[in-house]
Amino acid sequence: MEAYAPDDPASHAFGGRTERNAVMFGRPGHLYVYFTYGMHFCMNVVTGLEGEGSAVLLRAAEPLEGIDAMRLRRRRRAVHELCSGPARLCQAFGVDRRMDGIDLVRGSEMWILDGPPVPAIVSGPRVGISVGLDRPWRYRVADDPFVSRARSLG
DNA sequence: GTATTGATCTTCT
DNA sequence: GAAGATCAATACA
Repeated sequence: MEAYAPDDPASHAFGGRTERNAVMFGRPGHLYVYFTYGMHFCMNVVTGLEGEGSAVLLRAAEPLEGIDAMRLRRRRRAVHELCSGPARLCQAFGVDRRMDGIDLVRGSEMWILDGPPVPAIVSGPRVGISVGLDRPWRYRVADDPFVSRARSLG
């Protein structure tokens, strides 16, 4: 996952509220889905208070259930290729713009559950952006095979 | 094995 | 009109 703050030039919330990122300025615990590169969806969880504009980008996950369904949607067999990327994650979960702005706390289509604590977290530079590179706000589980690897660095 | 580029559309300037 | 929080296939060594 990666963190994005309102004063972060790489954030969609940077530069003010727009129709697209309105969800980021809404209440926390909601899902912000956006479409990019003409073919990919990415999903964020709003973390900031109402009007703040903070969110975290979900880049990867470890599939625990519904793996067969994910395989059908993704047309990939390897489990670690189902959710190891922001757009892959959305594809595997079947997330698209219909899910934009849903409530992840009380939602019916998708929601967040408590999970076991992860053993270790490492941070590093974020991926796929050209500004705000000085903020190492990419966090991931150490040595986790379910995260996407950057092209040149891990 | 790594490096490069094509695909494809929404949003903001 | 241009750029983008990307992925996967191709090209080359």
